Amino acid sequence: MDDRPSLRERKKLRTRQAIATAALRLFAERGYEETTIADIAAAADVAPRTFFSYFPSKEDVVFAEIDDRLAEVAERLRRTPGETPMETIRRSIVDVLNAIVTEHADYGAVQVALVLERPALRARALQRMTDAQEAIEALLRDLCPGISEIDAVAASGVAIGGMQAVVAHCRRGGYDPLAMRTALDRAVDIVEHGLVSVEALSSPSP
Amino acid sequence: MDDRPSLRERKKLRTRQAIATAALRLFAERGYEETTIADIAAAADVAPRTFFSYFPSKEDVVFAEIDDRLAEVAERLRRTPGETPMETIRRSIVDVLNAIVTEHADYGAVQVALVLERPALRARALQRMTDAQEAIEALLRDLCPGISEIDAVAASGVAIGGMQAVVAHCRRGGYDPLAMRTALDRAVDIVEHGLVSVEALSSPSP
DNA sequence: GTGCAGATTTGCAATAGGTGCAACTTTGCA
DNA sequence: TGCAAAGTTGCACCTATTGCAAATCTGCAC
Repeated sequence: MDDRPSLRERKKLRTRQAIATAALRLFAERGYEETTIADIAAAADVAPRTFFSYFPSKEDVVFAEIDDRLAEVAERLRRTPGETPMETIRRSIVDVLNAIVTEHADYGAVQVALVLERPALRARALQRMTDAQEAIEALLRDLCPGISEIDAVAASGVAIGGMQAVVAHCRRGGYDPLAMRTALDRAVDIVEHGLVSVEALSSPSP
Repeated sequence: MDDRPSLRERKKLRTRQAIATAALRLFAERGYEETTIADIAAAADVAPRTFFSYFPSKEDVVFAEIDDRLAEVAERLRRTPGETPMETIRRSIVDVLNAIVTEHADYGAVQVALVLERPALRARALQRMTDAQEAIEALLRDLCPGISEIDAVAASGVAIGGMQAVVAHCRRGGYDPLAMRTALDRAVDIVEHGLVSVEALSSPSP
């Protein structure tokens, strides 16, 4: 008796969806700063004031979809089989990146990509990333009760850093599936075995 | 004949300093969002409009000092002796963190620390961090002409991730010099040798 | 020194994000 | 059906940020 949202809930969800969809569409059509809250509200057929009872700020609406998907990933991670923490981390990285890829497939790379160019949104995206980092750290502490704080924090930091790198790389490369896969594998490798595994870093020096 | 700023330059610098100092002081006294541009301008004895000809936004003024110091670090890094890229990376991490520590010593941990709690500022700080990441990546490509894009991007990502982790850790721990040093060493180690060097991650699994 | 050209500062008006509040409407439930 | 809780809306306001043009100041030449 938990899986049947009341009329109220459903309606609320629908409104939220309407706002998010309208916003994303307008952002894609005219651009982020060129779209006002008033525009979004009008397109979603609600009062401008109502926008703020669904999203705390204009920026947040952009991440509505992604957040939903990340929540799923987190859920999946919570139910860890009998794997080692290292495997869990690796899986989480792959999962998150797949979530991002799926996101792109759904909404079209253009929208999200363009949006990520806006400084304000970029900043927000990064904010989300540290939030994710803290989540990973918590997960880690949970999986390895004896781990030291610095180890937990550094491990999650390195993992997130690697992920971010892959995303950045893919953004530049146009999200080619094969290239993304390759980049992902390589990055996970570096995260696992450290910079020493990058030969280029140890030999030449102009 | 490059080290003698004209009257104009000096005055400009003084005004910039006045604005920055006034802003930081007010932020520390009443808090970030409790301080308006008008307040800052009044305290620095300039017109509100003038604020924006020195800093593009309210957020930027917070990072004025830190940016100056990071610029110094970058300058130092450019003149690389005959070390391997790996050593350069390690050195850059240590340098940047030392810059942050110095910053704290100068302006008082309270100000910067409190300021970093504000979501808007946190986001901006992260933005700076990716900017730094791109700088590191460029440096890397410069030092290792043959390095693949993904390697360069992943290596810089991992390095920045580690740094961020240390900063986060120190923030929580109150910036104890000894603890910071320990954390730093450990983090650099993880960055260099990867997560596999964290034993806790490979053994137990609840 | 005097004066001009270019750089700075400033006031004014306007746009837009975001918040508090109180009135109005809809929904859940007895 | 009828009330209380939840959701929606209009309104007034605060503040950041920007464009514009007038008012000042500084560097440099004569």
